[in-house]
Amino acid sequence: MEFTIDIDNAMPQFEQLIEQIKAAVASGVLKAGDALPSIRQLANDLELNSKTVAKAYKLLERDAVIETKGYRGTYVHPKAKTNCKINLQELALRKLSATVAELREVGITDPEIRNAFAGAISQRIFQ
Amino acid sequence: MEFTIDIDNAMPQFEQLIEQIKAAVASGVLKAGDALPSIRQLANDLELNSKTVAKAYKLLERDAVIETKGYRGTYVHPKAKTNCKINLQELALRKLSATVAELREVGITDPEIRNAFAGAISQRIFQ
DNA sequence: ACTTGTACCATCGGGTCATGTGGTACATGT
DNA sequence: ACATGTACCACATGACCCGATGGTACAAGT
Repeated sequence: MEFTIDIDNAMPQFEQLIEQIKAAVASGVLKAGDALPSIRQLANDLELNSKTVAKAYKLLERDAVIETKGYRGTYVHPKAKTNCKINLQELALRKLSATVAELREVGITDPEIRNAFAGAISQRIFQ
Repeated sequence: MEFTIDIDNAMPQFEQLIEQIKAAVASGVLKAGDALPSIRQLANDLELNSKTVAKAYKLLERDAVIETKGYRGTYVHPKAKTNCKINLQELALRKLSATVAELREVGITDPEIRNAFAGAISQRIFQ
């Protein structure tokens, strides 16, 4: 596994890492069950802060591309090959674009939409 | 008509004005067809910038609470009494809250939702 | 001439947020 | 002891946007 982070790239570092790991899974370089380097190890190799790598790992686990087994390390998820192509970001973009278009249709201005969005996302879940 | 703007109020000035005019319509102080002061006049009386008053008027017209007749001045909309109770902001909040809740349900993080929203609202309409 | 609403241009201050950095600490295991 | 992932705390930086201000200009009508 050879990952490279470009400091001058506009894309955030944790995102560059996510993309490269997903690409490695998609191309078959990483296969289901393969072990990944530990957070601190990878952070050291790439000269990144460990929090940055941890962030990438956490998002990759949410996408079911990798599996963290606590003290036993991190491994490629069994269904990684299919899951690495699912793009939740794009789903969010589609859903939100639809809602925004709907609101603009009624004549609501962009600042008002932004204001309402700020209110919507600041609402916390309590059950 | 006696409007007052509180500089120390957290609510934006143009919003304070909107609320007061809507309240005046709701309580019957302002009735359909009544003439409103001109933008520059009202700005002078309340010691506001004319752009601020213009902003309030523009939004009130979109909500069909007032009617601008160009050089002939601005008047209370015929159906103002019913329209002044419609709250587009609340509609936007409901719709967006629903979408946000839906996305959070899938595990999408708030920063990702914000990012997607920024992309959604930056898409312009072209037809 | 004067007023009406409206449309551009621009600037400034303040607020919120994402990213990345850093430190400390924990339970779970080897 | 040592490593694992994870959870807090905090700070600095830059970006983006809102609100409000100011100026200029226009067409339409009195």
